[in-house]
Amino acid sequence: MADKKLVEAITSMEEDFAQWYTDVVKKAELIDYTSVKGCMAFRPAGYAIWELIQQQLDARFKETGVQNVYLPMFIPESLLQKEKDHVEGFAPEVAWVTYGGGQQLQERMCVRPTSETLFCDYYKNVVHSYRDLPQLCNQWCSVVRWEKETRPFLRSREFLWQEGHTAHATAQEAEERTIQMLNVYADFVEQVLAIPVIKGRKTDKEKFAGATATYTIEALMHDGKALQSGTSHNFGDGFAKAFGIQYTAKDNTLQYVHQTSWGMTTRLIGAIIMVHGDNSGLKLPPLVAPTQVMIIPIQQQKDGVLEAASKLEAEIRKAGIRVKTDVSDKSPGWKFSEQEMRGIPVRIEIGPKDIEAGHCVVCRRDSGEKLTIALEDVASKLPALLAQIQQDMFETALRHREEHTYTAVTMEEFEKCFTEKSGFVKAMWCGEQECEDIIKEKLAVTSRCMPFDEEKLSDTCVCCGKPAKRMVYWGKAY
RNA sequence: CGGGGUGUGGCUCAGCUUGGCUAGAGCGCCUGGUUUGGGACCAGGAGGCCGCAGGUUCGAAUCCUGUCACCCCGACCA
Repeated sequence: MADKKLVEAITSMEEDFAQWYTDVVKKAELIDYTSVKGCMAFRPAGYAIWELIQQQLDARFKETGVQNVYLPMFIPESLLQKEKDHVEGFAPEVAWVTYGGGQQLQERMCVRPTSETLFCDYYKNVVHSYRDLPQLCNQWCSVVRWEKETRPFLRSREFLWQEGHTAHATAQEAEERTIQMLNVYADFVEQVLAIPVIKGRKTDKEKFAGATATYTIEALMHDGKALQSGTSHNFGDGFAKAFGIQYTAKDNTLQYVHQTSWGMTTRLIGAIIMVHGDNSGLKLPPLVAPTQVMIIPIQQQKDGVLEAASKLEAEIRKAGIRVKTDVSDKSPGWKFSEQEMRGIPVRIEIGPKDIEAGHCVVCRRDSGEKLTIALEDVASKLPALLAQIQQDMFETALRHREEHTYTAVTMEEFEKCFTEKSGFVKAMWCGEQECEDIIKEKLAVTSRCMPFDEEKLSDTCVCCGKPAKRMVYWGKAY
């Protein structure tokens, strides 16, 4: 009976993964559609996750010396056009503002799709001496890219993100910062979001418009598709030359700065859904769960039940845990399903029988495991339990990725991997874009990255058979 | 932008093929009561000019034309 209702509420992921995803997003009340095509309303439950991501990521940035700033949301066309590769990459998907105050503008402006050009414009003005370097800035904002097809969190026309932009005296420093931030991202995604990632470098075909090198963290979703979860770019001195960002070095020579940028977006919320979620709904890692523990009173109209729940809630809150009690007049069964749908990591059931026995029932969202714990021990035991859930969720996701990562030496094996299974496929590559094109054409598969942890699987390219240069993770991407 | 699909109370849909009285159902919502350890039950109630604009007709949710929006699958992207 209960199962039947659940199936009606959320399409099972085996039946239709895309529909399952949409159902979870809606049923967990993370977002709502709006009258603006491709732009979504973040509901409280969804925005609260983003706030937790922001807080914890921001703290990590600051530990590395980064400061927050805010730059305009409009970019004059002339500014956008200064760096050739960059404008070619973004021009097709920008939105233009041509009117202001009822008059046509002298020069049209785009709504920022990313802010490299504005940061360059800014650094040009504030960097004069080697003493002004490095510049380590980040901004939290939204950007607009006029996507043709949109999906909640994964691809929307306006999305929230952070973009870090740094300027350095030397190429080496810039490269070090690029890698440093990639490591910050990888650590954050694994530790806080409990999502294992592959760190590596993008091929030239896949790198960012205007970058000399793009590094990425790639995660595997439950349906076997890959999701680029964060990128860090080294720009070398290309933008500096296009924008004239120069400083006087110690030896009194004029030098160009070397720049980086790095970003992560609300797409991460999509990753959380698709990595951890199940057919009962969302499953939030405790560190990004706006509510970590939901207390559900049973027979709450009976004397003493709400009082006991309230006392327990106070004790748990004192232990530094985000806790709520569901005192609505829904039935307990309803509340259980609701808590599961919303991904709350721990549920506590407390009713007359428990109170009499001096304990309560603690249920884990990740495993479904039920524990009976003495009331006076709950608050002190929960932090460790939440940490265990966080750890176990990471392990489960890691196991899933390992079980869906394959190795191919020949093209036949490679094709078989993508036609019969889904996941990451490790294979050798000659380094030529032609082979990437052929593979994409044939299988709709792209190179995800050249991992830092490289293995030598064979001597020849999986596609053309010529001598191989790199090992590449391949996959179907979101 | 190519292919496919859908627009009818808040949600999911039926009705359309073969035009005809006052447009239906389930869920949700509101009120009262009984309930409460895995989506409770009874009774009553509110809520829709059928996406929009034309056309055909005595008469259109239903037929025709146009248009808009959304969803799914591709190409592009975080």
